[in-house]
Amino acid sequence: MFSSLSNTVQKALSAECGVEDIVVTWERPHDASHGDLATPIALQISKKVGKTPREIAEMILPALEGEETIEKVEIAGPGYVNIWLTPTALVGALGSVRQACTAKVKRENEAPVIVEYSQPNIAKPLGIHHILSTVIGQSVANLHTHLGFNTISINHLGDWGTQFGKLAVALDKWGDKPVTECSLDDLLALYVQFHEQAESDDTLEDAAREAFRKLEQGDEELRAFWQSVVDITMAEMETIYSRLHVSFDHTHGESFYEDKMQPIIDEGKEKDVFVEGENGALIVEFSEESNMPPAIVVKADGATIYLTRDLATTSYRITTWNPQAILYIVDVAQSLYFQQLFATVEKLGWDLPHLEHVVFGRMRFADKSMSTRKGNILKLEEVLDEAEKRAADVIASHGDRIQTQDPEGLATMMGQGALVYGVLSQNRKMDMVFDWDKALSFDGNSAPYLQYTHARARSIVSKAGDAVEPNTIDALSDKERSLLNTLLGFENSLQDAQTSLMPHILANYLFDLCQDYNSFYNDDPILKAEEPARSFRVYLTCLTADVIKTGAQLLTISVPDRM
RNA sequence: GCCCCUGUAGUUCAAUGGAUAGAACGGCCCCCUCCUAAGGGGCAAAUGUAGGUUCGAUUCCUACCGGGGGCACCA
Repeated sequence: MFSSLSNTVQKALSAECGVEDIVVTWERPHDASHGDLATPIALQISKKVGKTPREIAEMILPALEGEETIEKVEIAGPGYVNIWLTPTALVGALGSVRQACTAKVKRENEAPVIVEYSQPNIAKPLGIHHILSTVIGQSVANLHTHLGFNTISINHLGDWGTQFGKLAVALDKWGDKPVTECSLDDLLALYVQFHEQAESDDTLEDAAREAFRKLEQGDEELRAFWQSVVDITMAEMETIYSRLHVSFDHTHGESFYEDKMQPIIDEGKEKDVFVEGENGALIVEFSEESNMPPAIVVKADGATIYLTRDLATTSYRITTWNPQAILYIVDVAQSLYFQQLFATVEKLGWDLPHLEHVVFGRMRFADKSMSTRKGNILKLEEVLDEAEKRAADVIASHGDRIQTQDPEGLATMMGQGALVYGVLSQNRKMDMVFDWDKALSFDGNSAPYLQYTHARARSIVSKAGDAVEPNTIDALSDKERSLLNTLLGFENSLQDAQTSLMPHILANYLFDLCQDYNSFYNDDPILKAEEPARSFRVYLTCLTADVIKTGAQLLTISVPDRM
């Protein structure tokens, strides 16, 4: 539809003004008084052509009026060309909305897109802040998959380092049961105890380093201990991931890359990318213009560091999957680090895919006391539990009015949805303020609003029986037209969210759609309408429900049929 | 000190350089003999400051002021 109208405008401009190669952009005006489509083209080329915007608009008006899909054209404001399409044209375009609800077939022959997210540390429970990378990453991956990309999702675990030495020492000294019987909380308690004791006992840190060194050298007992800790942590994390509708194609810890770093260190030295720094460490230096300080690749004592592991990781991914892109979903505090990482692989001269640090802001706490309660992190699991509990309370408070047969299932959906939606409805680049009442909001712009709207729409559809796609519609009510235009924007919002890696674009779209639907629902009778309006309205209702369901799922949120 | 991000209603957030800057929460007022009131409608309320770029700036540029983050052996 756009391209045909663009052609018409281009031809008119070429004939009347002699300008070629003009890109005509279309907008869907938010205000219904501006029509279904609008273009600011006359404003944009006014100077180039040497005519006023209104004069230019006048020239393209006749050509547009000749289009059979167009009902009315108007010049408005400073020179906008506003178009009202015929109901037939609008309704005809709805087929594409239905298609957008189905995932595109995976383009197997296309190089994959790798999305790395979540990145928890082993032996520590997931904190509330982990929700950010985890659900932003999952929704970015979901969007890619839905749009036909060959997507590979990876969880990059922090499963290596001196913390295992500390834990081994702590268990040995104070543990009251074998590691295999420990819970994650037990491990955390041991870890905390270690740090408390280490303040007054210097030998502990040394013992921990020694234990980790032995682990690195392959000590069998410590290796088994390490494996148990990994297993215990992963089992608990899997439960939470499952509750969040998060899953990964691959889970590779840093330990996985232990034997893959030396070749890269050698390569870097050979290419003179890695040079010796002041205190004997191996470093990478960057150009003056880049304004970046040097980065350490190997510590002065010969130990590797996160950069070493990330180089190995990047190398492994490139050789294993030959991806078109690698997206690292990591918070903004590591911006400089990622610039250094990317600059380093550039210097190494590797054949690189598109590498992108997909940044998100940091989580702050509205309640100041939470951030100062050191060592006492707010666990993601606790927040999820609280969210479900609050949802259950809300459901209970509705008494007889609830229609669901499964209040527990609904509470689960609403709790998870509310929490996740709070994260995904916001521009990821902004810092996020965690506040219980906001994070677990069930009113207004929230997951339960989407869920309620969906349930409402499904309820209508189930009462209506089969809804057939209408052939001809003579006229549209204001609300029908508005809803229809919003529905037509679905595919665009998916594209925008995927290309910009911004899930909030989709979240905001879904909220808009629900507002339009509820407004329509309030003003226009559906089941009680006369035919053919009844069928058409049921059709719009069904399509709305499909779009909400599809979009919400991409954001990892489930929607109920009844609530 | 240097570098990056960021300042929008009372609060939390939107707005490919476009029309009268949108929502939500909170406040005030309406709407269930009507398809789910977990809803809808209305009112009050905002672009940190000063310049610049242009037909047009919340958006781009400069300075200043405020907030966050980073700056070599933690990840």
